[in-house]
Amino acid sequence: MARSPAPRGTRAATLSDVARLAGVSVATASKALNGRNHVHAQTRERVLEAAAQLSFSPNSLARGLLAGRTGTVGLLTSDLVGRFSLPILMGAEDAFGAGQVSVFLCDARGDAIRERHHVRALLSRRVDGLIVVGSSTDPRPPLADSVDVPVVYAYAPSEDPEDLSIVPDNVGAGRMAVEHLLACGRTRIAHISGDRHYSAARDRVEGARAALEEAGVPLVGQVAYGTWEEGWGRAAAGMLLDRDPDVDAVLCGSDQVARGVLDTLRDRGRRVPDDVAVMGFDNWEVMTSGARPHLTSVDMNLEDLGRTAARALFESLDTEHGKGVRTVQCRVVPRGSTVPDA
Amino acid sequence: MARSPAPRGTRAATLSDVARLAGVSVATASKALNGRNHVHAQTRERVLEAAAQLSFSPNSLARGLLAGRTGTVGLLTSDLVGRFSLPILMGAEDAFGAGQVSVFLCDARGDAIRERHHVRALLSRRVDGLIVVGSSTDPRPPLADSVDVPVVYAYAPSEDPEDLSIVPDNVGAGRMAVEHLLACGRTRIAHISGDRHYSAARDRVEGARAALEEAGVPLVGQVAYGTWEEGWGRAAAGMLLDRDPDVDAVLCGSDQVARGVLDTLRDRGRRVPDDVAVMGFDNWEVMTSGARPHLTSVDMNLEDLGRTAARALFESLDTEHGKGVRTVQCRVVPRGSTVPDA
DNA sequence: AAAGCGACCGAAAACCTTTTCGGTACGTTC
DNA sequence: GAACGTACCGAAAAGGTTTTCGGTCGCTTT
Repeated sequence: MARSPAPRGTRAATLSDVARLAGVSVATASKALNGRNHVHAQTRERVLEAAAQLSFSPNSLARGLLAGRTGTVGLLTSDLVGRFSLPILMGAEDAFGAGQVSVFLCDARGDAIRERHHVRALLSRRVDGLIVVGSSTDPRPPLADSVDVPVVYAYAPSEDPEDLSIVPDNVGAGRMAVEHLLACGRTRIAHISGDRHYSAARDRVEGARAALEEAGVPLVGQVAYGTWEEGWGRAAAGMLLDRDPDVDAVLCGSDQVARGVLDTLRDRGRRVPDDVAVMGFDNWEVMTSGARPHLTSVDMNLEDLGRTAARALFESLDTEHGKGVRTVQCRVVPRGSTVPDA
Repeated sequence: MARSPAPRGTRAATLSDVARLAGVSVATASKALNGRNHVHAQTRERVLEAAAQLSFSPNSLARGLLAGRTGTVGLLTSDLVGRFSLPILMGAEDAFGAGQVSVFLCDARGDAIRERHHVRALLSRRVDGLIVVGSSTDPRPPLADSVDVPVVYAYAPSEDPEDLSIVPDNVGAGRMAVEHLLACGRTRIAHISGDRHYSAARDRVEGARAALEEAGVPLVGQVAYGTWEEGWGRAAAGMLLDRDPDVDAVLCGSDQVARGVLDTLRDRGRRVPDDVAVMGFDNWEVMTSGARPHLTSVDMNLEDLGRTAARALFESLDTEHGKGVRTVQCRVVPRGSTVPDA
């Protein structure tokens, strides 16, 4: 616990201090510390030593002021409580982190006023770019302010097709899910979806339908839309079993819905996966691993999405800014609810 | 969609630009925009107009460089995926947000090297302070680097008693939980806790014990330690019912454990809350509202904790830095698993 | 020995804002 | 008419870093 050689209140060491201690000019000190040439090796050594002794840390503000680039980006999210922003944020931090970029986090909480306020503040801090993370995959209006730095929309695409958006491939996810169930030998597949007002729900349905059609396998019953909650899963599963007792697989709109479905199946004495296979979307660990048996799910690769967004932003700094909506692939994570021994 | 009056590549307007357009000096422009006096009302008007026309946004870097304060703080978390950092972060953002403070978010992912790296970067950016959020309530080592700005530890206290830490009152939480169960008329209370290696688990047990002793009510069986997962809850509940079939309340170490306990109770035909009351800790919405019936839980008031940490940091900027461990009160949120009609 | 060259170093400008202090102009008072 | 006060405005410095360009010194070449 080596505490404070630089006690509170002591002004942080500046480059001048280092230069003075090393007996050189600030210019030389700067060059020495930044590894530029035209500095004698021995001089460089002296400077480095002086810097270490003063625990010199260059002032990024001054540097940014001069360079016109700050090495910061703003991450504007709409709901932090939601579990989608987080992995994206992690991925973005990951992609940036290796380099010299720091992330300003702002939560607008779905409030347009607050959003503008945050955008203003971020621009005032001269961020090099912005990532806007939506709370659902439904398109959202673009930023109200005119912004002279690149912006990437993540998870929720911008309504403006001129903007660049990175979103999960929900259609592909639906398709993958059905393909997995078919690969497990299921042929009487039902789909209990989530909230029909969300494009995520509709897209997954679309993908699932397409895969079923291609395989020539009919869907059992109608797609059931409801909410994203466990209660809906329980209720919908009850109705499904009454109507189509010979169903052998249930694709669920989310892991939560799947948990509800599992509960009802258990109550009704159906064995999973022997009698009925069940799978969900989102691959939310606490849901999948708490389930009996562990729940097969489609992972949205959100960290990957975050990384992609961050990289897209980075590219926009130098080259021309891209536009349009790009999708990130999902992946099936098989567990005991579809595969007996998993 | 009023886009880009300031197209990409155009240098952002500076105060000189505004001054030139308004026909005044930069000094006057600055005073006008910052509402200082000694500026003629009419002149001020001209400046404001010019600023609006150029959509001028003052450069926080230059301002911070001069003022010695940046209006930024670093929020260093150990695991972003964990659900504890988030509400704290929200609370902190909340407390800061009203003012002029922006938050740098860094995730060290439990890696000391990465943590140092982030601390360095943050100091280089001249943050005014740091909040360090731990991933469990167990004490953590203080920051390795010597830091000349105030630091507040949140959720996980620092091992160094000279540091200032803000943590949830887990002992109080345990006490409150038992008091709630007693108030519900329960007298045969068992406690299925979580992972004994976590001080959160032990503290809650301690509080629960104290409350039971004060009421003169004995605990049914021994405190059962295990993991934080649903599976443990299911298993432990099975053993409990075999050993003490006449139990009328189960206090669980977490909401996840409680979910498992509820499952087993249901499998064994016990009605909740009629036969057995169940409650958990953390008040994790997705767990409590998905349960049958909805789960009573103790909320750790993490947003409050975050706000408190932020405020403590703010106070440290001006006045002397506090020290020691401060706790934040928890609160019971009663639902159907303990109260019949809730 | 003079000229030239390479290696290294330092002075100064630039980035943008805020604040201090000196200056101007005008109206007021004796 | 002169001295003074007030209200307003502008020049300049400060904050810390990077980069450019000019300068010095010692060594080599002819």
